[in-house]
Amino acid sequence: MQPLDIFKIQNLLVNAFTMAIEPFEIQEVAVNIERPKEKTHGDFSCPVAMLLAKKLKKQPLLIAHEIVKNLKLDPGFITNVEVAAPGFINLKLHPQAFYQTLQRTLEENEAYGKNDQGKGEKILLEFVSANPTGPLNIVSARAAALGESIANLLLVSGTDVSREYYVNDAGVQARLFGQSLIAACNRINGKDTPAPEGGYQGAYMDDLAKDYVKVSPAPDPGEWGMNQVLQWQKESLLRYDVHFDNWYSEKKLLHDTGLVKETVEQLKKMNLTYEKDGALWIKVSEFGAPKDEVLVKSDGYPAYFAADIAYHIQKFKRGFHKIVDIWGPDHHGHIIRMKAALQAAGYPHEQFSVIIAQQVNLLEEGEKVKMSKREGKFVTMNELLDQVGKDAARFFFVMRSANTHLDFDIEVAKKQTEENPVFYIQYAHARICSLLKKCADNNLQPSTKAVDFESLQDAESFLLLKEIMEYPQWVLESGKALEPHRLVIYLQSLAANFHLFYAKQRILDAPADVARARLALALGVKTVIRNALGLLGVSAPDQM
RNA sequence: GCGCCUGUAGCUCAGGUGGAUAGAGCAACUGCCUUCUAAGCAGUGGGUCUCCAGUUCGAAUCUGGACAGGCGCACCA
Repeated sequence: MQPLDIFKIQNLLVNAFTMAIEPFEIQEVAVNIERPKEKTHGDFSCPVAMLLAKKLKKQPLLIAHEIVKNLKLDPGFITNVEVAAPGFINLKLHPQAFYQTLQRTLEENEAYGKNDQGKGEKILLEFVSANPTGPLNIVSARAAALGESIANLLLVSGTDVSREYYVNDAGVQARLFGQSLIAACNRINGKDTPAPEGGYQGAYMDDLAKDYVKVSPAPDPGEWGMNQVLQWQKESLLRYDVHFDNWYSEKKLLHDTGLVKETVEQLKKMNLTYEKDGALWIKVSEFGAPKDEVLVKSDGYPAYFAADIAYHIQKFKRGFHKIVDIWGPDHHGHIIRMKAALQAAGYPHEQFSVIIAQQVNLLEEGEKVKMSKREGKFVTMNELLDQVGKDAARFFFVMRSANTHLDFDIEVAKKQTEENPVFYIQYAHARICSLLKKCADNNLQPSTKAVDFESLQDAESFLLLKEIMEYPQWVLESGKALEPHRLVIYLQSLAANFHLFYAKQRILDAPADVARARLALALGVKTVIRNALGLLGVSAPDQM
């Protein structure tokens, strides 16, 4: 028989409770098993009596006692069942079950934490998608960290995830970018040519110009420049350990193929458009958007929105069940329009969701750093990586929920690296590695077999056993919610409990069987930390 | 004016789709290294969960309103 894991345990409990409430003959109440906040309340808790109270019009405490009477649980599995006010039923898990989950952790190793809840589902995750008109900035860095971590969480749940970067290489800005590049070329030749109105300037444009004048024969400046910038972006992302499965060119895949025109025609046929002031409008206001939007401008060119609708329709047509986009804060007004358009065109708009990676306030010595792309004055992702490093950057961006306006104090992050929470977790990992090395020197082999887990009896060990056991559930929940920061919360707690364990329980100088058991426990913690940090794109160093 | 995000300890933020005494890090103060990494551990202080009402056994969480900060509301993308 395979050792227990958290999902099996929960299933057993849900089944037992479902059977125990059958006599009440209430159908609509679903049993759920929670983890109590307070350790003294046990390992699992079931609030179902309180849910039944409403339907039965009886006191939850009384119902809880009746449920407990009906409850059939193996004493070799659950050792203690307690009713607590106002109506919780608290359960204590048998130590053997804990030991089994640790054994499973060690056996599964790299695979520990995976689940199969996402099997059969195809999700398209689009993120970063910055215009190829300049280096990636801080908000892109946040979106990149979020996107990659979410993708990883979905991947380990068996979901078929595709990470996509939409390259905005068409339209007005492409022309503008080309003109800006020519202006920069003139500037380095000594002519005083300012960038065009609304164009791009800054040191990176001059760098680009220096390279451009060397290319012969001179290619199309807009196309060449954007391609160049895209290469920069790809390099930055690689440095950041963020990978994309697909780079989707707006120009090549939507405009050159005629898909944008086709989509517009389709919307016209569906009677979703009308002409006004020489432009073609789409009636999204009938589907919840605050106002109608221009689809084709009066100059005959399709508006950005037309391409975006075509793109999202393609996402569905390409066979994805769910579509998740991560956008910057300046695009949040766009969500309702996009949903309306998809609904209007008859696509399942409820399967389309957008995560807003909220703004990042970059602080330098407590002062807000003003960022302005137009003036070429902004801190790039590369500069951030130079200053704080990949681990800190990835961790920092992912440790807070996406929709909080994040304060990133770059001075603190680089000056006081010891205070960075990422080190606290990495340190726990390094400590364990050091232990393992020491025990190898002492001829003590960590083993997954023939370990006398029974010698783990102290409170600190059980805290760790419990947290190791719960890890797969955190992975599942973080993934389902598309919220990697939950995993960070978990990791901080796991690391804290390991440091506590380490301070209180000796390992190497304990009797051999105890030492082996504690070592196995430490190995379990190491496994989980390494796996979890991996999902977040943060390294787990062997020594620090 | 309309819409979106945010408001929890001095600071930065958690709070698992309504649950038990609201938590963590940092900062402050006090202890702990001849002992497996002190980038650590233990302890102390710190709260009207912005405010007002409502929903119910029960609200930081849901609803309505007010206030404050941020961001959107182009034939830009």
